[in-house]
Amino acid sequence: MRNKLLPEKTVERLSEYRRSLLNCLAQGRTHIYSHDLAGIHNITAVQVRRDIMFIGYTSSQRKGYDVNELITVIRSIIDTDDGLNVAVFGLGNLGKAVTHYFKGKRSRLNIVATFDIDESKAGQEYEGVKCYSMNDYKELIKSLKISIALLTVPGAAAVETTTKLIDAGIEGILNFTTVPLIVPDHVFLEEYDMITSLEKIAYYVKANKGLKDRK
Amino acid sequence: MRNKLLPEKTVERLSEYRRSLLNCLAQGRTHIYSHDLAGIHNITAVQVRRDIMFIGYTSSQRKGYDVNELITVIRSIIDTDDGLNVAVFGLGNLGKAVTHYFKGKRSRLNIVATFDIDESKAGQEYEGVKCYSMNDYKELIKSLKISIALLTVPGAAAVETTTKLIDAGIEGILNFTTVPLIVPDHVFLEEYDMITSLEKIAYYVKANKGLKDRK
DNA sequence: AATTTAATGTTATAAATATAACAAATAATT
DNA sequence: AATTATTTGTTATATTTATAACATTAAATT
Repeated sequence: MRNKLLPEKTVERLSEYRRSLLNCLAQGRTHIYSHDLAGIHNITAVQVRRDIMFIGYTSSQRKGYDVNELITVIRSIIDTDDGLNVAVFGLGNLGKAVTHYFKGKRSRLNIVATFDIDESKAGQEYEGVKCYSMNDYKELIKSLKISIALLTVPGAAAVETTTKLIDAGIEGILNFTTVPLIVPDHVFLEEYDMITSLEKIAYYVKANKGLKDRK
Repeated sequence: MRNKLLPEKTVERLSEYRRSLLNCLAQGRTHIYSHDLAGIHNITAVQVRRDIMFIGYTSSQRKGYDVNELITVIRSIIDTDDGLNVAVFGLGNLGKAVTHYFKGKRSRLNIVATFDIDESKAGQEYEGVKCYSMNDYKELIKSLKISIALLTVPGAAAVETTTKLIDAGIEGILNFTTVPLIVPDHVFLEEYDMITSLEKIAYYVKANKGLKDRK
């Protein structure tokens, strides 16, 4: 088949569009213009149209996009038929927040387990998700078909945990730790680094303070 | 003065480099090569050198970069002399996790307050940071000189809260909600969207499953 | 039915970012 | 001291991403 991959930024925006579209749907809206979608996301209408061009969807021109149809197309791009299974590694403060956060959202991404080295947490449930001992990671990743890991362990454990996960066949990692990770090519790694995000804001806020210029 | 702003991606990496450099320092390392730093961050040595070129630092060539000096230069770029004050808006699960997370790190970014609409939380402390009623946001943002907001309120309150914050003079917002925000030009907004990050991973994991290609 | 209008779809261009190529510099070696 | 090896600093090129320009389409209007 050799489907050409979409640009990374387009994939990100599609995920964002879908959420807005679901909102529109909930409000009973059946059609939406590119400039409306653009307004919601603070980008240009051209950007929206270009993204939608990439996924090959065409509207019944002039009435805007059919909300329902567009959602369906985006779903076919991002989601798998049976969903992907996700697990949280490290059920500390952050791990709990992340678990809580996800349980609230409807999504094709199912949190099926949490893991912690603290044996006393094993067997307990949090937000309706069972917590397992980190010792059993290997069998459970296989048997529960976990393909994506949310890494919320303490920084000191990040590298070691990652090695284990990759060894067990994990295919994607969302790294919440501030430790830079090295992963093989077939594993998709996404950094989710609060400190960097904040320091970036700090840089531009500082710049703004100094010279009263625009970003 | 009209200092040219650095590329956004460079600012991000500088923040990351600094953390690695602080680690090196802690290990007693005095110099580091571009390719070492690159290895740690899984990027190319050229990228590192180019970033460092942007900030105008030059090493005593051939010995690599002086760790201490480089840290100092990065600090002068990102940090302000007296630091920037940060506050968490919405002390729910996520707000607590974020607060906890930051208190652990040494940084020029000081969490000086948390806010919540729940009056019963007001007056309490969490992680040594005082929680205030959201009613008092206006005076406190001024008196505590809060310039950056970490937005961890529920999605439904995101837009309204943002309006208030901007009105009160906030200069930077790190948006943890999944609600897209519109802010004026002089406010620096950074999206921190877990759902999008995860769905992006899902897309590439799915693509990898289908055709056994490389990303 | 012809015209106007306001939207999309697409090709062309610009800007931002990353990579490559290579000269300059300096420590180590002969 | 000359040579070699290795690393930086910088200019040139490629890739990715965003924007602009404009032809095309279909609803609305005359």
